[in-house]
Amino acid sequence: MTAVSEKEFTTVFPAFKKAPAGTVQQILSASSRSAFQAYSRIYAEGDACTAIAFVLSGEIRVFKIGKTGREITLYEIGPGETCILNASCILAKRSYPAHAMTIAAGEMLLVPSALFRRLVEESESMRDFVFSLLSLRLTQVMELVEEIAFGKMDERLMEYLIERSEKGALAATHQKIANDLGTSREVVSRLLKDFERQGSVALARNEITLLGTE
Amino acid sequence: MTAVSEKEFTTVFPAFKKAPAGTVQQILSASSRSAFQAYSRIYAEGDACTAIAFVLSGEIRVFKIGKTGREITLYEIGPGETCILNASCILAKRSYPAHAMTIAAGEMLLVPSALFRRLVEESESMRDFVFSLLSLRLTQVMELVEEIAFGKMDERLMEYLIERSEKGALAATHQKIANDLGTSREVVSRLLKDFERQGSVALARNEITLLGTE
DNA sequence: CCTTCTCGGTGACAAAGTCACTGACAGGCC
DNA sequence: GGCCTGTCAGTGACTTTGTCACCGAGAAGG
Repeated sequence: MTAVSEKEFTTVFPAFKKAPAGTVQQILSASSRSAFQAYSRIYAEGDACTAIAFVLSGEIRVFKIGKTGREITLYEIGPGETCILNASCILAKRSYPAHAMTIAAGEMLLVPSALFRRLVEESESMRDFVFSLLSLRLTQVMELVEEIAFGKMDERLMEYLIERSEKGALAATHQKIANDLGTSREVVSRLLKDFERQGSVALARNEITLLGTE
Repeated sequence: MTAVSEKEFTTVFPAFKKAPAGTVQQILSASSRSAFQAYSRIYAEGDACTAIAFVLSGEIRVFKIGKTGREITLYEIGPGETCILNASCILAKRSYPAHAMTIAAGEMLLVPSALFRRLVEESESMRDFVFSLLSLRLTQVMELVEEIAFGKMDERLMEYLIERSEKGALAATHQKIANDLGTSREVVSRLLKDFERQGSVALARNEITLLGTE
C-alpha cells in the first residue's frame, strides 16, 4: 500500500489546491490509506467516530433502516467527498445517526479525529471544505424530505431510472431500487410492470431498459 | 430599540461565554436588534441571504411546501439558536432551500454576512457554535426522513400531541397539525376522531385534550 | 337575527404499503 | 441431461394514507 502523494490528493480534493503546503503534508503523513470492497459495512447507527474518511475512489451509501426492514438512501459519498457525518459527530461529539455501506470498491484516507479537529481550526481550506459539504448534505436531505412527503412514487421511480441508467439501461434488482427509494419491492415491481405495459421500459431479470418516449 | 447587552447575549447564547471579550463586542456593535411578529414570513425558497439571524426570543418555523399546497415542518428555531440555513447559504454561497416563518413573536440579532464569515474564521466559539448547530439540524432532518418514510401517521400524530401539549391540552387547528406533520387536514381529522372514539382524547373547536390512558 | 368565514366531519375513490403465495430462472451438482 | 436450491419477479387481497367534493356547526360582526 503506497502512501498518497500530494498531487493525487489535491487532484481528488481540489479545495486543498490553494492550501499552504504544510496542511496537505500534515494530512498525508498522519493518515492511512485504506482500501474497501463493495458491499461492506462502514458504520451502523449509534457507532462512535474515531477517524474521518476522505474518499479517494469508490462509493459509499448512507441510509436509514426502519423497523419493518425497509431502507432509504439519504445520499451517496463519492471521490472528493468526506463522510461528513463523521465530521459532524467528531466536531459535535455525537454518535453516528445512520448506517453507511460501500457500494463500489475503492480507497479512502483515514484522518484521525484529533488532527481533523485541529485542521478545522487552523486551515481555511479545511473549514471551507467541511462547511460547504455539510451544507450540501443538509440541503440534499431537506430535498429528500420534500420528495418523500409530497412526491408520487411513479414519478420518483422514473426519475431514478433516468438518473441511474447508462445508455438507457440499468442493472439492478427491484429490491435494491426499493431500498434506495424507501419503498417496498412489491411497489417497485408493480410500477415497473405498469411502465412496461405503457411501453416506456423493457424488463428482464436484473435489467431494466428505457425505451425513449415514442 | 435598546442595544443588546453583552450579558443578555451570553445568557441566551452560552457558547460565547468563554469567547474573548472582543468577539462578543464585535458582534453586538455591528449588528442590529430586530423585533418580529408571530406569523410573518422570513424567507422563501430561493431567497439570497445577506445577514444571519441569532434568535433572542420567539420562534421560527422552517418548512417545505409541495406543489399540492401541503406543508411539512423541517425544524423550529428557538432562542439561543441561529437560522443555520442562513449560515449554510452564506458560507457555501447557495440560495435558501426552504421557507421560514415566525410562529411566536420575539426578537433577533441580525449579524451581517461579512462579519459572520470573518468570525467563523477567527473565533473558535463561533466555529464550534455553528458546527454543532449545523450538525444538529442535519441529524434532525435525517430523523425526519426516517419518520416520514417508515412511520405510521397515527403514531406520529400521537407523539406530536404528547410533545406539544401543555398540561394535557393543546390549542391548534387540524390544519396546523397537518402542516407540521406533512399530511392533509382530512387525515388528521380522521385520526383524531378515531382517538376520540377510543377514548384517548377529547375534541373541541381549536382544542385537543389528552385523556391519560385509562 | 342574518351573513360570512373558519373549522371540522364524512363518503368515495386513488395511491401506496403489507402479507401471502406463486412461478421463473440461474448455477451448481449428480 | 435432470435435479435442487436460492434469488428474483409477479400478483391478488387487504390496510393505510392522500385527494376530492361537499356538508354542517359554530364564532364573529353587523
